Formats: sequence, structure tokens, C-alpha cells
Amino acid sequence: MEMEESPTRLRGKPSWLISKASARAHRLIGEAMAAAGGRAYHFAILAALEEYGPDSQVRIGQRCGIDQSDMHAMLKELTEQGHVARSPDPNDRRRNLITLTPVGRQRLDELDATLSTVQDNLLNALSPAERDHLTALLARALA
Amino acid sequence: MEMEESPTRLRGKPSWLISKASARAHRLIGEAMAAAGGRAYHFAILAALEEYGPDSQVRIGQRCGIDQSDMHAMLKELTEQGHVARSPDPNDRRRNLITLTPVGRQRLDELDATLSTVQDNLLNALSPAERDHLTALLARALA
DNA sequence: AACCAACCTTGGTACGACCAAGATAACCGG
DNA sequence: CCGGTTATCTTGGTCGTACCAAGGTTGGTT
Repeated sequence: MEMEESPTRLRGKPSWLISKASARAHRLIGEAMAAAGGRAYHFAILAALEEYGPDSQVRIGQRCGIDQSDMHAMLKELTEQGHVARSPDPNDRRRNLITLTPVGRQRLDELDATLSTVQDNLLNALSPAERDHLTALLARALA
Repeated sequence: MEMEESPTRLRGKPSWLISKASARAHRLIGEAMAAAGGRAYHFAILAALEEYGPDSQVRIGQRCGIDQSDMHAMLKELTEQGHVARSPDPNDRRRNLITLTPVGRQRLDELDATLSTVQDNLLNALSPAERDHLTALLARALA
């Protein structure tokens, strides 16, 4: 991400900056997660399960902003890794009830720690207060 | 981008917010650009040419953070549209000298206007001052 | 019972980011 | 001036994210 002398018109467009920041974050996360054998989506799903309890695939997807199709693939990986269990919902046999396993609960903290160091890496040019401010602004923009 | 009740752990990770903001921006830009028959990369390349003058492919790519391979494809599109001209550099026959055509100069303003309205759409929850702040923070983080 | 809606599954598309190898041309040390 | 190294462009791929559409099953509604 050199961009020593990027065009002024570009630097003025928030969407461009966001896109480039996202690409950089994606790269860092990809490396960190590859080392841990996971993905960013795994963390999101595990976090949703921990906070809201067992749920159906679509609802987890809605909470995390993940498409149904992609949820399916992610859950396949997570079940294979034993971090999540898929069982038919007795109350509604259309649904798969996704539950967090004890190992998955542990995995969540592991991925959280990994991602936290990535944040430091990504935002090392900003002070803690500035990072909070950035986070707040982005959260408001997405709300 | 519902995410009514996204997990707290997720909302606290700047990289997640950046990624989601980028996805949303990508979507809006995709729609706007499809209507205009262009891409975000086109704007970046044209902007670089306007600001720094004719140059080789790789240097433009470095300025914009675009890979060589992708530059090749984008320039193919831009030449076909007549917004850019590719000619061998007489001083260095390895290079293609990329120059902005008059039509391309016009196209740049057109795409700039399109992208500006996308910014408004993307950040309509933020005040102008907040948008500037966000832009500044992102620029610093990427520098 | 019939129709519609919700959920999961499957399989596809598009695009951005990236990587590797080959061809050609320039440069530079000997 | 020759040979090796570097730079540029081209080509052709991979990977991951974000989508979209269709089909099958189950649940709910009328």
C-alpha cells in the first residue's frame, strides 16, 4: 500500500479510503487467520452465538450481515472444526439450530485476541482516542 | 445491510466496520458506475493522469494502489472507450505511455460527479464536519 | 386441502486483490 | 560489446467476499 502520491481527487473520496483500508485490513486478517486456521466470518458467527444464544442460520446471518449461502459454507467449516453444532430444531424442522460448543467458546476468545492485534497493526498511526472516534463514526454511518 | 443487532464484539472491531462500510460503498458505486458504463478504477486512473500527466502503467498503478495485471485490463477498457490513449514511449520502448484524451478529461468530471453523490448516499448519517473527520482519520491510518 | 411463506441447500456470477511466469527492452559491470 | 540483471508489459491463473436464483422441505393460514 505505497500510494506515495495518490491523486488528490482520490484522497478526497471517503469511499476510496474506506475501500483501501478494507483491502489492507483484509490482507492483515487473511494472514493472521490463515495462521490460526480460521476466517473473519468465523469470528462473527461465534460472537453472535455467544451473545444471542443458539439460533437459526438466517438469523445469525442477518445479525452479522452474512448471506445465507455464505453462512452455509461457513457453518460447514465451523462444524467440521467442532466449534459449532448443527441440530434440527425440534420446534421447527425447517431450521438448523446452531449452538456454540465449549471448544467454540474458547475459539471465540482466541480469534478475538488475534483480531485485536490486527486492529493495532491496522491503526497504529492513530491514537486510542482517534481509533474510538473512527469506530464511532463508522458505526453511525452504517446504522 | 440490516444488522439490527450485531454482536458487540463485532461492532467494536474497526476492521469489521471498515469491511462492511466498504461492502456497502462497493455496492453503491457498482450501481452508479454500471449506469455510467464505468468503474471505480477508471476514475482513479483518469484522476492520476490529470494530476500527474502521461505516465507508464506501473507508475499509475503505484499511485492508485492498483496491481499491474488489473491496470492492464482497466486500460484496455479505457482505450476502447476513448478516454485514454496508449502509445509506446519513444524514450523507453518497454513502456506504454498512457495519456488522457480530451474525452477522458471530460469523463473524469463526469465520474467525479457520480462518485460525489455516492459519498452523500453512503455517509448521509454524518454531518459534513464528521465526514471530513472520518476522511482525515482514514487518510492518516493509510499513510 | 391448497396456497403461501420461511428456511436450508446448491450452484452459479462478478469483482477486487493478488501472484507467477514469460517476453521484450533497457541498463550496467566486466 | 557482451552477458546478466532489472524493469515493463502481458497473460493467465487463484482466492475470498458479496451477491443472486432456483429447488426442496417444512410451517402456517385460509
